[in-house]
Amino acid sequence: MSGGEETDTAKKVTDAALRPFLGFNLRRAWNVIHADLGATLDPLGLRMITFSALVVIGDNPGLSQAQLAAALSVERPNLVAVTDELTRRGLISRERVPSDRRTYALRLTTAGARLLAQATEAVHAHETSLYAGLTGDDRAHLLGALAKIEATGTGRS
Amino acid sequence: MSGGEETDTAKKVTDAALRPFLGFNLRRAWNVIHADLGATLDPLGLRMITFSALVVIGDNPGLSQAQLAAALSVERPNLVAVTDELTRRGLISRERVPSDRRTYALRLTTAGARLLAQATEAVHAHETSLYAGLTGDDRAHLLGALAKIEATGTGRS
DNA sequence: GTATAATCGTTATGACTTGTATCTATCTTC
DNA sequence: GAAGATAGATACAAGTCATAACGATTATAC
Repeated sequence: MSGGEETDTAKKVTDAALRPFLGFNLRRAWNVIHADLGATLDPLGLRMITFSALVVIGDNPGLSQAQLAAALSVERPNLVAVTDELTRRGLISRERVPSDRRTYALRLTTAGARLLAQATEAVHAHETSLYAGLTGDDRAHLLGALAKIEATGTGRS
Repeated sequence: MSGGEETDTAKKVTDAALRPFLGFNLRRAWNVIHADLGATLDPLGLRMITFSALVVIGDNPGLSQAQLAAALSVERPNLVAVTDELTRRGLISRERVPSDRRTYALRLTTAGARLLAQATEAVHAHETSLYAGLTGDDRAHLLGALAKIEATGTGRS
């Protein structure tokens, strides 16, 4: 039962058979980034969804929750907890719109803008270190390839 | 309420502000692939985790559940339902190992090997169509970049 | 050789994310 | 004004994933 190759344990068990699948590699890379990005945002009290929300609100002041949900590709109900949390922490303001009293106009507060700036800097620094092995061209190619895959899968040609 | 630019609705609300982040693009691409791959495997009665398990078992006949869990990067408890399901469907066999009666030796059954072949073909066909916009070089670069990111994040140099 | 520690598979459990159905209030359309 | 659509919210279900703990078995220490 030492050097036998009867069944298995001679050769190490690896995921080599899954490596040819691009989807598998994409999942693994995403897992790494997800965990790492989470660790980066955690000290700031943010999650990926709350950070993303701050970014989109900062770029589109006055937007509604439905618009935010669409931009983030999440369902409306799942955004309620996010806006609640951001409001409770004083990072965004929700003002009623006179012309349409169903909707809220979301805007960053001063504290929200400050935190967003900090978080953006932290995320950029983190991405820079995570993509240290890649050249600028590599990153550009990667972005382009990911966008093409997303576009193909989404069906928008 | 038509042409005013007081606050917002003049310019469309998009995720443009998130696009510079590679992590965001990676997540979106992964979401697309995940949904698409799920739809591809569903007719065969497989999920990504069961498909991945079949691939690794087929490549490492006789391995233990702990080895399989390590190769798939999932915790051991989460693999129990997977092996249970595959065993119940007669796709894999679990034989006790005389030299270590704690472990099971996992192997594909004939039916399992047949289904794996079908699924592999389906997944490959699907990946081919999904990556239609990419050249062979693009795919190779993408694979390399993803592997580098994973390696950097995992800490293994 | 026996006591201690470690491992395998398992069960139970909780945290987290995400989607669906439904409700009220409000706006739009006819 | 009535019917339908939309915004936000609530409740709920389903899926993923990690941790703690247990019995059975093996490895290690003394």
